[in-house]
Amino acid sequence: MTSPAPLPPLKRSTLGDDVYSSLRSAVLEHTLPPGDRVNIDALARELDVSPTPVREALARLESEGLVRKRPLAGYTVSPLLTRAEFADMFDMRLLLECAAARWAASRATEAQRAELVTESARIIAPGDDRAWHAEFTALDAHLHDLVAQAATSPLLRDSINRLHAHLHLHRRYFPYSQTAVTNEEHRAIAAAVQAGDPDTAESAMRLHLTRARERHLVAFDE
Amino acid sequence: MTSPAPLPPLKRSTLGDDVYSSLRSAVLEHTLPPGDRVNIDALARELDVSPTPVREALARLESEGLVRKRPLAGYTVSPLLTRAEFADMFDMRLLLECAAARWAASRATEAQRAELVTESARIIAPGDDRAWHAEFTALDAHLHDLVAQAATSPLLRDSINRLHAHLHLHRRYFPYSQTAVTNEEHRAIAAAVQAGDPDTAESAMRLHLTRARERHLVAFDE
DNA sequence: CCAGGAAAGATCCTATAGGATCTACGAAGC
DNA sequence: GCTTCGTAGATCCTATAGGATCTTTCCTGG
Repeated sequence: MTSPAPLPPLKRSTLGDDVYSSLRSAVLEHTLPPGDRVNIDALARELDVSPTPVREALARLESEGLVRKRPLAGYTVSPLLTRAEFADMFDMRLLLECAAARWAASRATEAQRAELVTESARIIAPGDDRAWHAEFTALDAHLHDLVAQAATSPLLRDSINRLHAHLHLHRRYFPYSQTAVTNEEHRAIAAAVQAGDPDTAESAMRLHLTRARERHLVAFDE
Repeated sequence: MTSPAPLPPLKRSTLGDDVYSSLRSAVLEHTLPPGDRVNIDALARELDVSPTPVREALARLESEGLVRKRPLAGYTVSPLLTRAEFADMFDMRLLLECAAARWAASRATEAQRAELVTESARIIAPGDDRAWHAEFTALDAHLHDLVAQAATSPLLRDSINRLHAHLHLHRRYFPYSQTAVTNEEHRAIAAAVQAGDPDTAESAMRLHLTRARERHLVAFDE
């Protein structure tokens, strides 16, 4: 009698993987600023590895759209989204995340519903500094991932996560502060998923994303 | 007075990019069979390059899900989809491609609409051999990409193309032969896009995909 | 002062070599 | 006969070196 999966999946890793994680974080946190050129040798020295695994990590990041490659001229960090690209991203979010909310409401496990409710009830102690904003952003990303995960569709979750990488990139430049409203919208989504009501969950998500789009779009009017 | 983009974007490429294209084709055409181990050195010799660019290409393919990596133990070609994964993929196709059809109907240029109609009217001379089936599959992929492109959303098109890679992988193993019906469904979609009717375009796509799913799913009942 | 061109420097890309790890095969023990 | 262990071979991963390309700077000419 063998147990299904009692052992953690055993996470070994190669240098290339570690460099990948490090670089991905650096891009998302703007340690590597958008638009900047990426010097492979300099990065290798900085991380104390050879250029080979750095190059491998960059190849993966390019496939995710976080960096861009110009043959024989090196990599650059992807620039911030234009207004049109940002609008396109929110069209996609509306498409994917509304479906995720719907499916989560009908397919999530009890544990997933409970966690969603718990996490959406968390309140980040309000403040006005950078650290607080980073924490709030992280919570938001976590909540949306919980919904994507609860939808029980690996492909959907993966697609949503790709979008959120670019959203995160944008957010660090243009923070907004209406967090109270955002929290309320999150709780509405969680409640609908908890209740197992697909229609309500979807419309709650749609309302949330529509408003979020408006909150973000003002950043382009300057 | 500067012209918008009269010059082709100048396609230089590095060895890593060429290896990537070659390997991608090899995986999609099952020259590298699903599930098989990928010997980096052997591939390098086969392509007459060093292992370095091969490794870079594999890193990108892994990000697309076409190969899988086990640290310190090499890469394997992704296995064929299970029934559950296949069903998930079609759920995603319904979500993404129906939206693509809708947007294409309202946003496509005249040239795009015309090309869609023209291409959907093409008839692949019927036969029963492998070459004919490959040609039919290629046409189908091309048509769906035309719709995705006409939707004028780079993110949506990219997501759809990722799905189609896995669809293509599956198709080569389980061909089906009801091409006459498929052609008819394609023409219905094209007509709706041409007419600029989003609702009809979406429902035509939905009907097409729903039927296609049924045509494919029988492959799992053996 | 500005445009055009050439050379020097920096950077990228690929190949090769060596250490580390995994896999497969065969022998020893129960 | 089956399991366990150890070794040999194959394979992977990383570092380094050198050729090729791009970028920047400086100089010349107008």
